[in-house]
Amino acid sequence: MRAMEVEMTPRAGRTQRRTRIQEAKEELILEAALDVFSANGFRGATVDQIAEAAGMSKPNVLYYFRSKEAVFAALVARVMDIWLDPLRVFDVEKDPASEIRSYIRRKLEMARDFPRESRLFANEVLQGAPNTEAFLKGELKDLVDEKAKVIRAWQAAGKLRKVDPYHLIFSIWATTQHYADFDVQVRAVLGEGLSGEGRFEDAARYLEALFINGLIPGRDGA
Amino acid sequence: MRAMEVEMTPRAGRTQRRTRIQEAKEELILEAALDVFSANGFRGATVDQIAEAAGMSKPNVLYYFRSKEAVFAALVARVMDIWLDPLRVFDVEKDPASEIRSYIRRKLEMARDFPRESRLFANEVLQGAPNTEAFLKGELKDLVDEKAKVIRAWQAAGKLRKVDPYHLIFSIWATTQHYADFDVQVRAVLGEGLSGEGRFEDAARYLEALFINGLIPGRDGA
DNA sequence: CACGTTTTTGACCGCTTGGTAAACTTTACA
DNA sequence: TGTAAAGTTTACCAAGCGGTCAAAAACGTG
Repeated sequence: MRAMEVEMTPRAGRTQRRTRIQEAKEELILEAALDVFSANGFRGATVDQIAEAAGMSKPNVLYYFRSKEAVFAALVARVMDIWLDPLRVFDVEKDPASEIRSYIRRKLEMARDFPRESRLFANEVLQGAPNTEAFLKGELKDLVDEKAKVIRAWQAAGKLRKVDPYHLIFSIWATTQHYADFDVQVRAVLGEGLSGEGRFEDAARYLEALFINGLIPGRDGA
Repeated sequence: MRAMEVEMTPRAGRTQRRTRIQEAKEELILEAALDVFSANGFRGATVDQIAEAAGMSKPNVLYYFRSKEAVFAALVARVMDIWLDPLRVFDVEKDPASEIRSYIRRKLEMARDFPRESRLFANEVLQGAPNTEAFLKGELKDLVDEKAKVIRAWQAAGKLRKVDPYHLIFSIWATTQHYADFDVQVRAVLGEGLSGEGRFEDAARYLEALFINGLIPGRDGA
């Protein structure tokens, strides 16, 4: 039997740590891949496009990642993390009105500042989440279940209207991510008259009004 | 100069009307294409897949449509029409609460009954709306502008909170279409415990509560 | 500067894809 | 029933694709 020459490939699963250069190059590739995948979807993106966007040749990309799928998987894994982050802060002890308000703000900021990440995720889910099912049913579901309890506690304390907590969360996701995922449509309908910053502030003001009035019991009760 | 044999191809732009058979076959192809495109996106779909789903050979599909793009364009054009429909009914004379309520219902029903159409549209917009820009900036924008006036009239009459009409419409689109476009995610988070019908009713109840409480001034005023 | 290792690339392979050519089959109708 | 048009298919092509290979370039270290 031969000795295994497989280990020649650096990315084939070394125990040894990655060097600075490797980490930098992988970062470069993932950044380029985010551009290409979010703009064209998985099937629409080509390794050549990623390579060109990263300023290197195609085989060089495949030197750091075993396949196109591996690039995508690595990218999705990284994006999922940022994606979950804002939801984690939801805190029972605090005031639901301000918590919801700042959650909307945060998500809206992310739609503005990281539209490619949002679109990548949208694309993935739209195609049936072939790379993400485990994440959705695991980490994501667990976190949402936990936050649903927080919402129910607020409701039990009379601080929040008694609506379904899950659909509440869905509606915040939907409305905020809409501005990243459907950006072209939003621009087309609003016209080019308003700057990005103006659109952002209008959206924030509207969504806060909708959710606060919609969810927080007023003097007239639920 | 030769006479033009181009006209041999039936779909090349006859003045004469399409026959029953042609219409039926085109319908068959578009139905199959809706399946394939909505599940895989434009680049992810192949003419062969469409042909197989339509029960015919690839060249036969290309006999009725000049190219893959032509199939897609025809499909998008048709879907746009259904898509716009629910918004048209918005009526100044009627009560905003019931109008908004029934608009949400209608859009939610469409997300449930025509998820493929919704996903096709989402896919298209997500990719930058290469086939749809004219529609978005034309027909769609015009209709939304018109309905924004209706909303402003309601607001002037004190029947509706004074929020941005455009973002109001966006938020209804976003929340309702979310259930078609992000179906996998919704299912993953909610778990398989609930039937489709149950999910639908929960979503409808929640969204009505959110939008009615959020938009209609209560006894405590705006 | 010599030499083993890591990184990079041009050339290439096999497969899939959108689309075409041409022949065969069915249909419409005189 | 004969025949021209419409409809359908098999075979095929050229281009684009993901991925491999082997050799060259760059790098680190004695």
